[in-house]
Amino acid sequence: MSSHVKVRFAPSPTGYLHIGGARTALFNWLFARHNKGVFLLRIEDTDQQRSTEEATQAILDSMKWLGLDWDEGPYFQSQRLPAYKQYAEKLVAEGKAFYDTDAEGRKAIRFKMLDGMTEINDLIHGIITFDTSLIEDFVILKADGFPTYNFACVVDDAEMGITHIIRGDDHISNTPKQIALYKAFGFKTPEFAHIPMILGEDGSRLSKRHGATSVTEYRDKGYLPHALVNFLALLGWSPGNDVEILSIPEMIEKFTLKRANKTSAQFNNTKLDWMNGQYIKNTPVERLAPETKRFFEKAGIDMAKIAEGWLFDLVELYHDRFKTFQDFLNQTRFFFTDTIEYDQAAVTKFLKREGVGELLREVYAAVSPIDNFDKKNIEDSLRNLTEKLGVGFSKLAQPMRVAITGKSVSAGIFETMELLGKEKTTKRLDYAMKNLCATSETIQF
RNA sequence: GCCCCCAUCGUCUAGCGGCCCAGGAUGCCAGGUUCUCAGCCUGGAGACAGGGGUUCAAAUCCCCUUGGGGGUACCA
Repeated sequence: MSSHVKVRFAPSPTGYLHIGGARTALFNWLFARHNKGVFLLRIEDTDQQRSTEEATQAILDSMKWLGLDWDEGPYFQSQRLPAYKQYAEKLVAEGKAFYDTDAEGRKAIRFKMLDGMTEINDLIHGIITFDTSLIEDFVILKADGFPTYNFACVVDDAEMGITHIIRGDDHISNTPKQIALYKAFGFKTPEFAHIPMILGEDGSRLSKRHGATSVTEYRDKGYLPHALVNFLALLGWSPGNDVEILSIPEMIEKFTLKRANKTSAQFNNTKLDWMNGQYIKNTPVERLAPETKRFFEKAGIDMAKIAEGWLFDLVELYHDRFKTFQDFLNQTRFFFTDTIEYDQAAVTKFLKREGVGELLREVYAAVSPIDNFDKKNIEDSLRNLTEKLGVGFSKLAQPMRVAITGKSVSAGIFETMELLGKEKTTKRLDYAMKNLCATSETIQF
């Protein structure tokens, strides 16, 4: 591979950066970094109706969040109008393009498509042949003075010295038009690599109805950027061994277009969740804690009075248990509120049973005298209690869990009680035995 | 309609003529660890779309069919 590789990511700012675009950006970025080349960003805002400032900003933010830094740009096509006009008029002067007026009276410049066979040697598809007699003369400069996609793209890629065009394979059929333009200008044609598209979970084209499709949504749901990058990298590319979790430097080192495949891939949230969970497990608590704090705060939890050490313990306790920060918050919400929500099914199953009220009374009695309310002391007193009562610990655990957390599922009960603190713990036990447990009328048989 | 691309477990993939009665991951199922769940460990079910060729030999090469995707705009 030549040492002066230059690639670009050229999104149009008509919406947020979706995961298909992010994957295209990622492949370009990896290719550039692997080859010690240049990665540039170009905003293709030639559709005056649909392009927005917000979309541009969202795309830039997403790129930064993913860590896809660019070496040049962002360039904006809307700021290069004179150049396109000049190039278009040059073609007219040479007889390769012509002014054309449509039915509505709009005057545009149309490129004269020559008949013949065009071959492209795609880096991942091999040779693809087109009969250009099937392609009609197409507009290169619109009535509003803006260039069309195919035209601006060629002018820019040529002027900016792009050596490899890595883009979605939905652009394959644009390629013969672009090659015709390169030839008309006498520009050197770059290499093309058309990567497969990413489909929704049902195999159809990705759209809003597939749920989260933008990288900002994944960020907001509490995914780690590296996990998303890792997941995206493995959609259409594989390092060739059985390794699935790989660091950015490893990805850069191993990335080649030869190992990119041509089959479109369906996005799979379940696997992304697994991967994010792996990243969370592999991220030290010291790094996770600040992220947690930020995420919880954004979600409306008052973190100001939360001690740093306590937060560390919480993250530690849930380290292997949560897949995203949103998931983390859902699991731990009961720590942060005074009144908790009870899972009715759990209440019915574990609290509305004969003797449970008395059981919780015993638990309350065993636990309330503990001065140093830590895991060790709590466990000791509860183990003693089960011994005294002659029951297995599992007899106690679930009713306590429901009374304290509101749910039948949680992290270890001793650790949970310690982190929750004596006051909240005893308060909830008291509340549960008085209000939620079975009375003689509500006992289920 | 016409043109183009694609086709291995549900999903992501390894495989680039013999190493494959197809490997890994995820998900699923079962067992183990255990206060629940998650995690972790062990095991299991699960695919070369179909049909023709080529070859001593095909998941791998060729053709057809079928299926999916893309294009056919003064959208990108």
